[in-house]
Amino acid sequence: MKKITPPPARESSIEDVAKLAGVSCASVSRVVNRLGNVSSKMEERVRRAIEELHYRPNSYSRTLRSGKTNTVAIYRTSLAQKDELYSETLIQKLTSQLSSQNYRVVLELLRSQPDGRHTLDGENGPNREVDGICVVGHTDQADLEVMSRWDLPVCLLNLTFDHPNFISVSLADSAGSAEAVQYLFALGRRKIAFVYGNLQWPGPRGRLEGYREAHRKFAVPMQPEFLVQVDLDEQNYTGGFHAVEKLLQLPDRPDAILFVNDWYAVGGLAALRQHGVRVPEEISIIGFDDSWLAPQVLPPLSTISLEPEELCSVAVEALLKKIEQRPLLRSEYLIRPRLMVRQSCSPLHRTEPVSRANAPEISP
Amino acid sequence: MKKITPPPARESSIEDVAKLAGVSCASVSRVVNRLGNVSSKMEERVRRAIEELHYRPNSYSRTLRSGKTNTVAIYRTSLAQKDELYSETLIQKLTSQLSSQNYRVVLELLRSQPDGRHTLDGENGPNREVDGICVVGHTDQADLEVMSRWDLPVCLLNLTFDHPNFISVSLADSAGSAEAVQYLFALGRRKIAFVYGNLQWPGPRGRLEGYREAHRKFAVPMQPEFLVQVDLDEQNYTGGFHAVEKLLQLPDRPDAILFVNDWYAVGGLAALRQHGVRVPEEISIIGFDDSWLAPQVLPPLSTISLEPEELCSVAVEALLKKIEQRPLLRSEYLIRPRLMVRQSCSPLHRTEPVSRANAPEISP
DNA sequence: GTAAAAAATGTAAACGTTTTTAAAAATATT
DNA sequence: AATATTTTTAAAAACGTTTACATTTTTTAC
Repeated sequence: MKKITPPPARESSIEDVAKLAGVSCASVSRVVNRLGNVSSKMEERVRRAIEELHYRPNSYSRTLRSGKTNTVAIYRTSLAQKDELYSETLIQKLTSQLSSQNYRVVLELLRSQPDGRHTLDGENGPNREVDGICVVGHTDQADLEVMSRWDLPVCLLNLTFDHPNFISVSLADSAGSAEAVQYLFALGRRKIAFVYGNLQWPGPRGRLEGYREAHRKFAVPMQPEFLVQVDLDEQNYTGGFHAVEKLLQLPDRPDAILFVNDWYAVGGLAALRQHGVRVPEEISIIGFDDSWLAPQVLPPLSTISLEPEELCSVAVEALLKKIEQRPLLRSEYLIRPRLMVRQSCSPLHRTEPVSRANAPEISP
Repeated sequence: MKKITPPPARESSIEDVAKLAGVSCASVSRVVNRLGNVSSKMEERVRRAIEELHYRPNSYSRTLRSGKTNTVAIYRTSLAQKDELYSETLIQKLTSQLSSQNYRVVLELLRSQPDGRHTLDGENGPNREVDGICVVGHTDQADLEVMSRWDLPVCLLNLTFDHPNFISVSLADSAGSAEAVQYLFALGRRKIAFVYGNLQWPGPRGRLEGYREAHRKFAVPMQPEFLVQVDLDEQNYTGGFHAVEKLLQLPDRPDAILFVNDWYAVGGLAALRQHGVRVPEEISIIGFDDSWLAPQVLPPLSTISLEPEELCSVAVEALLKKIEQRPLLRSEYLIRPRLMVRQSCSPLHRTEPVSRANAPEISP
């Protein structure tokens, strides 16, 4: 007796569906892709067959035939401490948004060089493999130039590059610090220090600029000794710590400190407490980034959110418009950061109860 | 005069190469895929043609024909604070390893539920789209069950699931804490506390177990009051802080504390300093995770590394073996964590100079 | 009712590979 | 030198779609 081996489990194809429904492949395709010109009778039959066979179109043959990959590559630099979790958050949000729009996400790493730079090796680009690209994290201009030769829509996050294929979505850093300063002004504080580090990237430069803008706008004089740059050889935490110690040695102490990132702020907070300064009463502080650090400390740190969700949704929308050749209004978008008010700021002069039951604080 | 429009820029295909080299497509394919049985003359001509046309095979048609996608999906849960950067690091290392082995990486998110769980919606699996799957981060058993029905090789990181398609690579958490405790014993310390939080996941449970093992092995009696669970409603930092305060109230204080993660350790460190305890001299501390927090604090925190690099290289190797049906020795792998010695531990009784120039420390 | 227009459906070619099969060329065996 | 064997090459069929085109059916217009 001949042994009957079951046919190999094969995914069902459009042809199977067509046969079962008693129509042609073309019609099934029309139903699946909603191309119109289908009678309701036909549609009904096809849908039933699809249901029954659990049919799902093979994306590879689709791409092969149509040239559309429905895939976006995210190029990222390797984990760098300064970026902390921000890039990760962006990648996650981008992925989530893209997949909800039926795009696949492939992850590509930029090879990091010994000198800290990242490079793309020449022509190993994503051939015909993706419809577009997102770039997250600090990236060399040279890399962007390579990408510009790939002839693909590219969306840069917090970067700019002038090329017709490129769009960019960036955070308006200066608006963030301006808002923070204005908030401190509103609390009655006028002696506001700014602690910053590396000004190599546009982000920090913008943050410093916003600090200045707000002072000009409200005609509050700036004191040069309130601008403190941390020692770049130090770790973030320690750097913030020592920067604040410098401020505390001034004969005329500030009554608020804006930090260029949350790490510095947390380090600075430690210094304040160690020196018996009450936060937020004596000196209020504001961080930048709204990192996970911010709500962890005591008092919970008011800080400026980088609005990753909005940044990503604007980026994805713009990129997909570009990919699908739908009309696109601009090639550069700016996202306004948002001040997250927690408990590290308070009005000046209004004295508050100092003790907080069992809270880890240095008693003065 | 007729205007000649240039032909649309088309990537060169295998046929173009074949034509230019004056051979058949099949031969080109044999050269490209190193299938052997090619004369050196032919190989030479084909390679030259490939070079000249910048030919690169179209991966979509390849997949369509051969069924091999050369793609691995990484399934991850959405950013959860507890995991901190660990998952991100894993994803990055996996990506880097996979792409160096010529595999593409697509990123998939597990939809998170209001109740904190993550779920896969039924049958929306990766059809014929990938060759295998990596799963990173806490994941519901229900999700793993769904995956097990997809009939694909799956590699779990720090998770287990009993199914022939699945392999798992996990960290031997208990070995890590055992090593830490042994190290503290070697420094002459015998009164070692353990601060832990949620024991819901196997990781923390293993860490506690290792603590116990080491005590048993070296016949050092454990004091129940040295086991402190943090208040799970508190933030990590604060939780660690208060847990240590509890320890400091004991009539017989510990001389070392092992924390179940770096966050608790950093919070605990703050408590120690606030109460004037010298670290590491009076009380040495060790964290867990080797997060970016660890080297930031003062003194830099000795902690236990989760060895993400090794975990990922083992995972990728095993998964690819399974995908390519090469012989695979085991279906479960254990990675030994490694103690990162920094400066938060010291021998007992040997008094050291207390002051450290300008270091942010609370003077007793 | 018929002609024309519009809508619905079917046919078949293409997308770029890999792979099976067959044929041709090179080499080894008598 | 003829044959058997092996190696190398070519031809052509698939993989599962989309889509241009042809055909049929239905609707509309007179």
